[in-house]
Amino acid sequence: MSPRTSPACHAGTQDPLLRKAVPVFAALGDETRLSLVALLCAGGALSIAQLTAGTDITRQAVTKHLHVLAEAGLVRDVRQGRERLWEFEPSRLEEARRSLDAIAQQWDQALLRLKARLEQ
Amino acid sequence: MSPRTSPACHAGTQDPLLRKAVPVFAALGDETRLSLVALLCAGGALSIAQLTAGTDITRQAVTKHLHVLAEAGLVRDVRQGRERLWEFEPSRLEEARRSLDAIAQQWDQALLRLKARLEQ
DNA sequence: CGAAAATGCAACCAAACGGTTGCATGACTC
DNA sequence: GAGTCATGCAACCGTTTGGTTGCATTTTCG
Repeated sequence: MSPRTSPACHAGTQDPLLRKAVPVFAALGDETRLSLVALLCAGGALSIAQLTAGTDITRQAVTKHLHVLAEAGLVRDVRQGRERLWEFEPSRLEEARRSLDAIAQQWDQALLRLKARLEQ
Repeated sequence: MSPRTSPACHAGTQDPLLRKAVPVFAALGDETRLSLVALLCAGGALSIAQLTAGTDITRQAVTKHLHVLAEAGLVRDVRQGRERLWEFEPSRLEEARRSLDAIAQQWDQALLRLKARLEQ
């Protein structure tokens, strides 16, 4: 190891709120899926056929992406006749947003502590 | 297609700010990497050996994750003697945070429009 | 100098991912 | 009832990903 202060453990010992955000970030970490989320977020509920139009990929590919988003809790489907409409589900994204806020805040506090130590 | 209003195009025509956030989300979409970010964010700069200790994966695996994070601009390395210290780089994460804010805001506005239409 | 510590580099591997094609099914519409 | 529109399901495929092992390189320290 190193002569400097021990960093201690961190393995799976992380914040459960943060761990919960992992699949959400993973779902958003794809350009197609992120644009699907943005689309559903702006408009209302759209069908698979509607979401596929304007894309250069197959309907089945879009379906797969929607399932990934649904698994992450970012999107919800509503059966309506022969169509299946998909709509945005804001709660998980809100949680992810708070996770980023928490990390940023942690960073700010670290900077403050550093500054205080320097001025001391 | 569908008898309802056309959803128009959206293919690669999305917000460049949003598109820029994709690799950041992809980098955060892994439990190991997210905890690395959280660690570096809380403390200062840490070496690979320090970051590996407390993890159940290999040093080389950690190195790869650090490279992914660096590629996404979330982390920066500083050579120091025989060590290589890694530190958090807040700007990209800040941008990603604003992207989520933008999406959430878009959703809120859509809800407001819907409400206004109902009350009209 | 020589050993040990911290890292770099490259090959390799299984599993997951993003995407496709082909075909079956369910639900309107005439 | 027949056709068609919107989906579902499953197999398949190339590439990326997350991880490993083995060995070379650089730097510190006695």
